[in-house]
Amino acid sequence: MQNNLFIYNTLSKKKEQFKPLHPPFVGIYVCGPTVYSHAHLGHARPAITFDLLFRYLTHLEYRVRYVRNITDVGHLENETLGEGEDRIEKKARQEHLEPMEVVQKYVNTYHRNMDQLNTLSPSIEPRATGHIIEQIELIKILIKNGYGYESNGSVYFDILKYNEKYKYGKLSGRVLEDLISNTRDTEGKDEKRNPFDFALWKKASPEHAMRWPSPWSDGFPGWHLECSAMSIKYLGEVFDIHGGGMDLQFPHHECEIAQSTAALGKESVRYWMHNNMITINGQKMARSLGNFITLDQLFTGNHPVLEQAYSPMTIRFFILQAHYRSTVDFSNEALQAAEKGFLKLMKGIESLKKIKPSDQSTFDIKGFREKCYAALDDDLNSPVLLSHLFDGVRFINSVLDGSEKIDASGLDALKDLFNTFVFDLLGLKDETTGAADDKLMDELMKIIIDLRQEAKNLKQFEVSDKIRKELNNIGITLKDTKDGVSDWEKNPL
RNA sequence: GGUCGGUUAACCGAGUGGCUAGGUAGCGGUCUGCAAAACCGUUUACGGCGGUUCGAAUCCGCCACCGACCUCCA
Repeated sequence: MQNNLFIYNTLSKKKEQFKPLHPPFVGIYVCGPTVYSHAHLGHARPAITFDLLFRYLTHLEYRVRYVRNITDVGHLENETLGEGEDRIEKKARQEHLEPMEVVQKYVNTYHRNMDQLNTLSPSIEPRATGHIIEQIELIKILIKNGYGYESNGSVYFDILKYNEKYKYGKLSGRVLEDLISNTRDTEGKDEKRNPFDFALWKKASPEHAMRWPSPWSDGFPGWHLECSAMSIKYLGEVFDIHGGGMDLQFPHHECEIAQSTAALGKESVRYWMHNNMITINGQKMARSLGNFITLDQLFTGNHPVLEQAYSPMTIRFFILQAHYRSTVDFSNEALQAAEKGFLKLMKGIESLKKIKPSDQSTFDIKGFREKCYAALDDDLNSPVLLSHLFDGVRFINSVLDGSEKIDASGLDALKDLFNTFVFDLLGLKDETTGAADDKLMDELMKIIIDLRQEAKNLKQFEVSDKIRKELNNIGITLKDTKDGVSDWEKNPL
């Protein structure tokens, strides 16, 4: 169980070699969605980033437990101020649904979209509402340790107390004194001792539907608490990797660190990984800017900023073509380029089947393998991996052109490498409908191609060109080859 | 205002102190009856100004701009 994987740890701001705490086991916790509306483009990024990590660690023969939560309670509209309505409760009220109906509806679409993007299911997908007891127990510990205090039926985390012994803000580079001095309104307008204290438990107002009994009040848990409680439950007090979007660094992950550290007396997470954000035409994606795109809209093209539909694999390829710690900008131009590049990659792999091995090889298969692994080992550098794979595609095409050669064992190895890296690790898949598997279609095309060949032999090019043009109109491309035998393929949608 | 990250050729997007990233688009060529595909070649790349260095797009400083989160204001 050896690895050469380096990952960028947000905590140290450096690439560090990944050494699991208890090999061969690896524990990963990733912040999942709050299920109060459709999954959007922003959800695709962490899902694909950590899917790649999950696939790679599994490929390295680790036994990976990948936990990704579903937030179905406690995420308020204005989390920092601890004000505003619970997002799910609000949606339920607007749509006249039970909160759990809202949750079910959007969990379902989230799962469907994640399947479309070909992300593997996490090992465990725990929900906050399923772990109320664990959260209450964690609050009790925090109160006992002196870091939680009750106020009018709610319980808050005492940031100042925590900061005396530990350092609040180390993940996001914030200094508590600065945060406080930047806040002018510290008057006792609410139940907190300090405006940066965050809720562990909120007392529910009489009309609030989502409520559970607790020693302090009928209420509901604070947003940050679920991740601490569930990661401890399923991955242990100390675990390997915690992932999520960069936007969650502050305050969410900072609060998680504070809770877990205060409860356990030690650091819980060894490697923090954060994926960067997505922009659309250079702007951040926001409902107010009118460029908020759900995954369903993207896959159907049903949105004003979209010139066409983009397939799930086009999106996956596009996201993988950028490094996960860079922002990635969505535009029609960029997506169309990605679509073509992705098809080129798929066609190249398909072409592998046509290669006839020679008795010699002009390809350095060992060097190729090493470069591919080195790319992933370098903080999951998928764009560099893809650039190597495209070099491989050019080689494949050159073999078919006769300018390069590969022997039988090299060919097997090359096929194996493409399978491993493209399908198993990058998680891409061929989306073209299986034209070659359709017997009847094959027979029909053979007849048409034969007839066209006869026309060509008689130099009746108007006829042969017409056949080719008409076929192209219904989505079939004919390709004439040197030896006179025409090939055909279905056009991608 | 605070913290962090970024500014690379037509577009997207990697990267290293000196060696062609890659994809898409354009241009020229090979092949072809013509196409398509493929292959080969190609287009003022590294925000600005200083500094370190034999040598910097890559390190340091300053400036400009962009983004994220937070704050403020609405």
